[in-house]
Formats: sequence, structure tokens, C-alpha cells
Amino acid sequence: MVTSVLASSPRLDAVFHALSDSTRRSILRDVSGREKTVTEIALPYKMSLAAVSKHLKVLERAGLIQREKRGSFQFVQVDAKPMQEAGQWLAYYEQFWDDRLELLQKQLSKMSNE
Amino acid sequence: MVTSVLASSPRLDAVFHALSDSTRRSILRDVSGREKTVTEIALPYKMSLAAVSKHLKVLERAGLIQREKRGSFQFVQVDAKPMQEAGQWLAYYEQFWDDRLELLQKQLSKMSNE
DNA sequence: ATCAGATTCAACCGAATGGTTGACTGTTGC
DNA sequence: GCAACAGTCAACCATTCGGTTGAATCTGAT
Repeated sequence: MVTSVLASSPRLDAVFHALSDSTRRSILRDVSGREKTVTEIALPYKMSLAAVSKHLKVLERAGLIQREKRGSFQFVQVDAKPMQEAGQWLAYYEQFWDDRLELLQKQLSKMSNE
Repeated sequence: MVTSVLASSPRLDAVFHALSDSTRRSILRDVSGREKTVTEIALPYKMSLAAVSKHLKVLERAGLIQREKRGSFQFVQVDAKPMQEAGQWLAYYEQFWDDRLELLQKQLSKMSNE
């Protein structure tokens, strides 16, 4: 795998940025059970509808939600595919950490044996 | 699992925010092989040393790197623990997506049987 | 046709971001 | 002690962010 210095990924940028806000993560959680309309989504939050609308746009740019216009409503649902990509990115380092832990434990047990 | 509307997690905020920048992800990659000094890290990038120093501070605030002063050098190494937390957060939705796909496939096969 | 509801748009605001430059603070080695 | 190197700090700048408000748009129902 070639991991050049210039390995910029606007896609990952957008996904991680979208997930870096508690309100947006919360919205994803809200919508993950069943699809909801925008006003329905906005209800629990004490910010304006327009603010929620902006958050939805950020989530949509990241590909994390999809919208479907049905009548005058806009139904929103999660698309977790981009999260898989992000998860894979993370997985490499989680693995790295596991390996380091394992190494550490080996070293510790070796020390206690000597 | 209680997932209140107010489930704000400054920790996750910081981790996802730190990962939302290509340069910072790249730095993590650079450092994941072996620990490096700050100037060593900065070398491949065409930005100033101060800029890289700022990026490192962001990564450190998120708990993703650790520094160790040895002499006049500052050795930087990855700490992937916070990524596990982020990974677990993502895993829930990846699972959700998998489940939905499975459901969809069942429905499709049922339709083709009728 | 019009009124109400759902949602977005546009303009604005203060705070944070990502970068710069230059001065500052160790630390090492002569 | 002092020059050179490693790194951070402080001030600045343009851009983006997360929020507000009020007007605008689209749609459904009367």
C-alpha cells in the first residue's frame, strides 16, 4: 500500500469532520433507528431549525445521510458506508496499538521471569 | 445503553476533529512506524515548523500522540487508544448498516420467490 | 386563491482553524 | 560564554464554523 506524504483524502476529511461535532453524532444516532423528517430531527435540540438544517448539510456532504423528498417532507436516513471507510482507517492504528500492547506484555512477562 | 440527547463527548469531539485533517492523519502515519522528533516529522511537509508544532498540539489534545523530552529533542509517538474509542463508536453504525443490508437482501429474495 | 407548514437561503456574528513570521527559550558542544 | 540547533510562543491574517434571524420557496389542504 503506497501511503505517500500527499495522501490527502477529502472524503475522509469530510467524514471525520462531520463526526467531530456532538450534535451531529447525536443526530446520526437519532436517525439510525428509523428515518425522520427534518423538523422531527430538530425537535430535541434547543437550536434553530436552520442550524439543524446546516448540520444535515454537513452530514450529507460527508455522505453519512441521504434525503428523500416525499411530498412537503424531507425524509432523512443514515448511510453508514462512509463510516466503514473511516473505520478501516482507524482499524490500522487500533491494530498497531494491540500489537504494541502485546509486545509490552511479552516484555513484562520476560522481566518477571528473569 | 442510555443514549441521551445530551450525549456530548469532548473526547470524541477532539479525536474526530484531530483526524479530520489530512496533514494530521499523515503525521500519525509517519510516526506510527517509529518515534520521531518534531523537526524530523516536519521535514516532508512544505509548511513551517510552527505549523507542524500546532498540528502536534491538536493531536496531543486528542490523546493521539505522546511526547517525551530527551535532551534538546522532543520524541513523538502514537497512542492509538483513543482511536479504539472512536472505532467503537463507528462500529455501532457499521453494524447497523450491515443489518440493514441483510434485511434488504432477505426482502429481495422473498420478493423473487413470490 | 390562499393560508399554514416544512425547509432552505442569505446575511450577519463571534469564535476557532490553519497558516505565516519573528521573537523567545532551552540545550548542546566548542 | 556563546553560537547553533530544537521547539514553542505570540501576534497577525484569511477562512471556516456553528449559531442567529428574517425573508423566500415549495407543498398540501381548505
